[in-house]
Amino acid sequence: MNDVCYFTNELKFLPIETTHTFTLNLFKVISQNTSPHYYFCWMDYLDGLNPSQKEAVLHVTGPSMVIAGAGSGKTRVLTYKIAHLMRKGVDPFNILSLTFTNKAAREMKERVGKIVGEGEARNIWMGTFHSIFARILRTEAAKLHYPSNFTIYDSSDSKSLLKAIMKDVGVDEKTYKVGLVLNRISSAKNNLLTAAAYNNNVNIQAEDRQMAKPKIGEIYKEYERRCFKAAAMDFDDLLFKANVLLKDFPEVLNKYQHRFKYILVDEYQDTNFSQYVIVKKLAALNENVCVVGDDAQSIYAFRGANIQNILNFQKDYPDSKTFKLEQNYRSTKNIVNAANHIIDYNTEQLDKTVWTANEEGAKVKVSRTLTDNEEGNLVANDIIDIKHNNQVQNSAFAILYRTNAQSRAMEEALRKKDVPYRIYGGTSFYQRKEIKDLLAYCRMVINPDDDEAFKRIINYPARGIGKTTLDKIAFLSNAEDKSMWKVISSSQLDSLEINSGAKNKVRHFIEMIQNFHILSKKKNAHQLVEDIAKTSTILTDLFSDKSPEGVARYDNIQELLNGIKEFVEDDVVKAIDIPYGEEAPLIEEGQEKSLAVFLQDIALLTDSDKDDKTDNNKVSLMTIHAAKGLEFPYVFIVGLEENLFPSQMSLSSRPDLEEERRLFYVALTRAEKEVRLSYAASRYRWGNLIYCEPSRFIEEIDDKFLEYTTPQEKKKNSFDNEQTGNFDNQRVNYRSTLKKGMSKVTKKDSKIPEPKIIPPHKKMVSIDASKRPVDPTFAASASKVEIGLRVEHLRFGKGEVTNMEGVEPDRKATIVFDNVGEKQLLLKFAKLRILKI
DNA sequence: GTATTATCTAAGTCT
DNA sequence: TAGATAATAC
Repeated sequence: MNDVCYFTNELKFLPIETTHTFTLNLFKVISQNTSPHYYFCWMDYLDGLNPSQKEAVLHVTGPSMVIAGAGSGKTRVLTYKIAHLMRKGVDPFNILSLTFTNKAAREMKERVGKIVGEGEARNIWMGTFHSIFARILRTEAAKLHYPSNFTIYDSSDSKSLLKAIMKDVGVDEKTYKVGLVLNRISSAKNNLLTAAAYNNNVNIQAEDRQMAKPKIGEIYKEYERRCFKAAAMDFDDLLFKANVLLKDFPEVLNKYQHRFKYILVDEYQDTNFSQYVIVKKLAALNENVCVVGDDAQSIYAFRGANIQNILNFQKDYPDSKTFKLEQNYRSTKNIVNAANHIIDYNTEQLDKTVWTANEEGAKVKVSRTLTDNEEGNLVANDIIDIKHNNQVQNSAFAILYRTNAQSRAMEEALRKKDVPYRIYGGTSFYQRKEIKDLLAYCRMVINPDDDEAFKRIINYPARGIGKTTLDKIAFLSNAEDKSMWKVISSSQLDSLEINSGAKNKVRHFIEMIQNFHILSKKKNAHQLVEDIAKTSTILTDLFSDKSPEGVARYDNIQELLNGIKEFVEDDVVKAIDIPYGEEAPLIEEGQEKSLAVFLQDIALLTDSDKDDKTDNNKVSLMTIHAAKGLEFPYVFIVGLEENLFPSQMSLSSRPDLEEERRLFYVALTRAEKEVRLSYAASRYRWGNLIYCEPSRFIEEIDDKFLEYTTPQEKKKNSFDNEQTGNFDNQRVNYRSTLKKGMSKVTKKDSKIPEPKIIPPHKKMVSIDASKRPVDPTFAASASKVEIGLRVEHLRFGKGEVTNMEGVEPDRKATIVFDNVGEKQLLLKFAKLRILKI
């Protein structure tokens, strides 16, 4: 039995029924020669694992690390490990499992539930670092002098606050870019540096002075203060303050050390220092900690993730066991090998060999198009073709890109061809202005000290409280170190030097918010928010706007209301499903569906956490970052151009470039059956047309894994050796930090060429859009196409025009192509070249 | 104090 | 191109 049941793509099973140690499974066996057949069998729940997976699962006591190659069944190991712990008698309350998204947590909980029983699985603490520690912080808030209903500022709140501070401090917004300042503060927090520590740190101060931004420390200090007075924490605070809690309050540390006897961390390669310290502290008592990760998939260095955490792990726990999962169950041989080949260009990596027993599979197709829009058409057509030829669903496809801005061209093409799709990430629903406005009212009801929410709604919809009044309130608020709400709702309002008209308007506003607050005790979240939308006149305001944007905004508000209604009515779906009970005293009986809980849930919702319950059969569009941990039969990686992927900003340092390459590795390894790469020769960026060169990553894949579907651009020697070797002195040498038992670092093979760095003078040229050049070959004007002419189409090849119908601009040509037969093409879209007869 | 228009600048990835 | 901000008129 054991020999047969290792999982391959050909062998799928469904658990039917579970007893204490055995599971009845339904197997579907697919082989090439016979038709699929089914059989039942009882098996021990561990029989579904291969030897190395099993070894990792069976290791129960003491620290362990699992280095898991892409598609090697990492989630499976985590799931079975948790199930195994529970089978061994561990109380689910004592298990803490930290995942990368809440959705991953939910799914894993479900799977554990299938093995050990749902009721039991419910009690596991499972979620993202941010959501788990937000929950713990709410419980322990008083110790940090925060109320338990504190607000979580998202990055736009943080930026708006920083802008206000920078104005007050008197620094120029052009030199001090908000994004940069926020990044500095963020990375300080992720390295557990308070504003005071930041200002006392000689190196940091020197760095800031060198950047000609010596006042960042001062801004940080003020930012810290204003967040506190608004009873708000930003994303990084959730981890930072969790650290403060565990450091300054031994009794709290003790409590959670006893609570979390077993700790599991997924995607360990993407944890930052702050997260690393949290895990280390919590695990210090029992040392039953299991981390799972893959250094080759580390793609979050930009937000402080530190690959050193994996190495530190072995230093901290010299007795820890390391397990390696190297068999890939997801992808074809061709994909696995192509990905391995790419990642070999990186100098920084742990030694492991990912392999697969799966079939050889198709080659990776590479296509070039003239423009970004055409790239969209190409992908859309390919999807239609593959769907047709292989009888697969829309959900089998993913289009992955480096930047969110690239989604536009893809969307347009898919829409034009009626292919249903869903975009993950991007400007998410909750970031839209109208949604943020309405939610700001909600935030004020839950936490009136929330200054960012206050600023947003004090005069929206317009109620005659202008800049002058607001400035005076803000001034007093800062001078007295009180929230703006505290300033106006106290007797201090009388002493404010504003005219009586404005004062009355402010009083009216206070009354309105207070009324909402009273209502919040009586009504459920949906009724309350509906009332807020009406009373605040947001609803009528948007309704009267009949422009397409206005209508869309109104619809969005309705959608939000529907969402809240669903939240209230649905008793199953909860974004953060960790045990309530004594840990969450703020949620009183009957309050599980309150507005407060809704706000808590959405603040930390990842885009992929939101399930589209109505229709899941859609093509997925997302950034590669968002695709982490996911898999799809067919993956399109688009925009493979220098300066886009790899990103222009990564070109000046080797570690950054290597992170881009890991990102490409992640993209490739999402695919089960087929990967298609594409790049455009030109694309619009900032409203300008720019010319692009194919990404170095395409060249880095050996030709034996590739198939070019369009004529390959002639090989350029442009970025030859001139700049290679630049980074050699920056190379991070892991070997010195390695302990025995650790995997060896691959010595870079001398045969493998150095990554080629594009010289600065090869930067993209942008030209005026009005001077956009017309491609000489494929831009025949539609009017010249006539019946009887021989034409050439980029994708379909050569053919003869047999019929014309319709009037401009919807003129259609029927063309019989030599290879693909008859097609009807809209001339305004089809780029045809007329062939000389 | 508010609404409209002109000008600027930005988009790298995410909790 | 589009959203955010500054300048202008009302």
